[in-house]
Amino acid sequence: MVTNLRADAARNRERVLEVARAEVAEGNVSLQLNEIARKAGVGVGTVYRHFPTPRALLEAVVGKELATMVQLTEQASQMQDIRAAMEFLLRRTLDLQLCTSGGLAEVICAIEDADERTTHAKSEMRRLADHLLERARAAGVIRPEITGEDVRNLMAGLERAVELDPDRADVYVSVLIRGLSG
Amino acid sequence: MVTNLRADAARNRERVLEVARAEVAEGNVSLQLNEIARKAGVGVGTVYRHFPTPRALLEAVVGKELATMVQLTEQASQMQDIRAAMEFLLRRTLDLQLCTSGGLAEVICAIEDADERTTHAKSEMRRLADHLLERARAAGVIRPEITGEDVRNLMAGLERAVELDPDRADVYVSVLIRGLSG
Amino acid sequence: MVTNLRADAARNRERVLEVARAEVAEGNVSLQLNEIARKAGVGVGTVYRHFPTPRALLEAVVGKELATMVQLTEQASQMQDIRAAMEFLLRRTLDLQLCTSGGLAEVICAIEDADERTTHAKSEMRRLADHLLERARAAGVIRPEITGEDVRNLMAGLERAVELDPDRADVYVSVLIRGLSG
Amino acid sequence: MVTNLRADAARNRERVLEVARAEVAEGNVSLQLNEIARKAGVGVGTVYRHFPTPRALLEAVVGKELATMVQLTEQASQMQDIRAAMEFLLRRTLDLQLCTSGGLAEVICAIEDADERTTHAKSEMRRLADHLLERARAAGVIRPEITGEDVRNLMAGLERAVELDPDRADVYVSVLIRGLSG
DNA sequence: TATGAATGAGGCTTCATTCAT
DNA sequence: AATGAATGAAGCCTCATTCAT
Repeated sequence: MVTNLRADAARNRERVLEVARAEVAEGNVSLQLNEIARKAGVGVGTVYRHFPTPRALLEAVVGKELATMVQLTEQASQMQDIRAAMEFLLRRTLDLQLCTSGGLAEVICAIEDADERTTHAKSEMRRLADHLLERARAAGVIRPEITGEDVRNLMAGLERAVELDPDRADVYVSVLIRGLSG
Repeated sequence: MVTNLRADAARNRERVLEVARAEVAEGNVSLQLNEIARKAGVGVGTVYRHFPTPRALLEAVVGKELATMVQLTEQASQMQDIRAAMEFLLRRTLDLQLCTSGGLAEVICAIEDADERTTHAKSEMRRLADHLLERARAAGVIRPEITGEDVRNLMAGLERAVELDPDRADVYVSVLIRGLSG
Repeated sequence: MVTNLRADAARNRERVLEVARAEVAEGNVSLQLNEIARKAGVGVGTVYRHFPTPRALLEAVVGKELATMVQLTEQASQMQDIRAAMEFLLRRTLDLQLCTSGGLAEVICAIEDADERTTHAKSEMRRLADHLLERARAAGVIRPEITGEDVRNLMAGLERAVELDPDRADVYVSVLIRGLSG
Repeated sequence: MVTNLRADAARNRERVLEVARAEVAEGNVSLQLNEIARKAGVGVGTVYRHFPTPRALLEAVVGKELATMVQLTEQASQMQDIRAAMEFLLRRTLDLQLCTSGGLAEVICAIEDADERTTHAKSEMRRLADHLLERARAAGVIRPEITGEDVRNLMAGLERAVELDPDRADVYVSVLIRGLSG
């Protein structure tokens, strides 16, 4: 991703990201740049240089998952069984959202992005997902009035439900799938 | 509700609650007691006396809605058309959750309560809801593996989805209903 | 000035003002509220409560001098010898400006005030000064094109000159007086 | 001015100076070396190499104006009409001070200089000005007790007054001229 | 009981300066 | 000679909570 960076700068950036990732994994989605600097053993300024806002840092943290989402969507697009594709995509999406404690969902549902790479990834993901959804609608697997936006919103909601009882993730996904079905 | 309270104390309590309710309605679920005291025209200490923690205040605020939920659940229990009953209950629940900006959902899904009256109301509501659900399951209106807890969690999630796009509330409710259907 | 204040609050307020006054006297006109809190031995919040902005504090600090200015202007207004009155007023004004390290001049020349009592005092002072100036103009002691605003601006400038060489204060005042003369 | 400098180093120096000059012209007299480096497209280190302190940079920036001042003073010295000479010099000095947002006045009135070329220019300027003043005194155009230092201090003050109301620059200059007159 | 002044930890962000590359 | 990443002190301000009145 970021290449034109001095070796030591890159190392620091990685350390910060690592710490931030750990925070997110622990559920602290509102990242405190000072705290992260301390844990990463770098000066505050360093964190601010790399990530001017908590938002930018969050996007960098979930960037990997967002990229994965794009890949998954593409993968799903290429599956023959459209219902299986939807189930696959939603289930995997949920996993990604969960391991980022909702950070990914937040980035996906945000209207403004801090980093344009986020915007690009999101729009690519949407393009693919909307296309898949179109096929699903045509196949009668998804009700016609459901938009891609709806699915993303419902997924964000689903994630919250699963946070409340992680053991029921599969049940909840199946509820959503059935709910969306035509 | 609260007895053995001097008239002025009761008046203060009400004023605080009113202000807090307005805050919650505006989406400020993490209540700032200082701010509330100021708006209510009472000292901070007074707020703390009546509501030792923000949590306690939140519970007091949504107490009315929680009571309404109990009533609604009871009402739903008495409806003949079980599917209509479920739809009625979920839709109305969502409305209550929305007008408390998720405060109600938070209280309902919380494991620990600050006030035991909350605990009582919640358990009463659960009893009634579980009973309704039992009937719904028997009637084949709800899939058998769905528990009352599941419904509550999914409702909390639904509320988040609706927050993301309030205009789609009806669609999202219908998705949930269908998803729960046997 | 401020009366409806609890005894301890008033004491703290005074302590803060005292420290701030000392700062100003030492030339630190841009008051640092944290620093002042520390020196006054009170919490930062206390300072912020009494003086929401550095500006408000500065105005409070020079309030006394501003009041004195109003008195002096009134006194000057009642003197028979109009030239002596102008000399008296300018010289005394300069003294007040100097002992506030220009803080008074800054407040006087500011367009926006933090405290409306400042605004009142300033407008009272201007009213009196403009009246005196009118008389001075009529008496041919001040050139006709000079406005009250001009005098205030020139006094602010004069203060800077005097800061550069305090020993020459009298000379500089006499230069100004002569410069203003018709 | 600066010799024995590699071509690229000289170019960098110039770029920095240009940016700093623009800052000063806009009123930012306390120069932020980071900011300037960014705008000049050079590293901070480069700025520090050429100008170890903000002060040094400021002196470099107003060096041109200081040189102009020397020229103007010389020019004024050669004018026949001594009153016209004083008026010419003061008015032009004020213009220079204004377009450096007081930076020039600050350098002129400073006791310590960062760069000895500043010291030289200042002393040359003083020599010429004092000489002119001597003539002015002799001609009865300037009051006998006024020193060159006084004039410089008063000019610094005048600049402040003009900053407060730039439209009155001419009036204020005339006040000073008259004030200095014998 | 009520008040609201006081506290001060805790979060934020900037920026002058250094120094490894 | 140039770079610019890194530093971290230093300033800012808020707000949850306590406690003297």
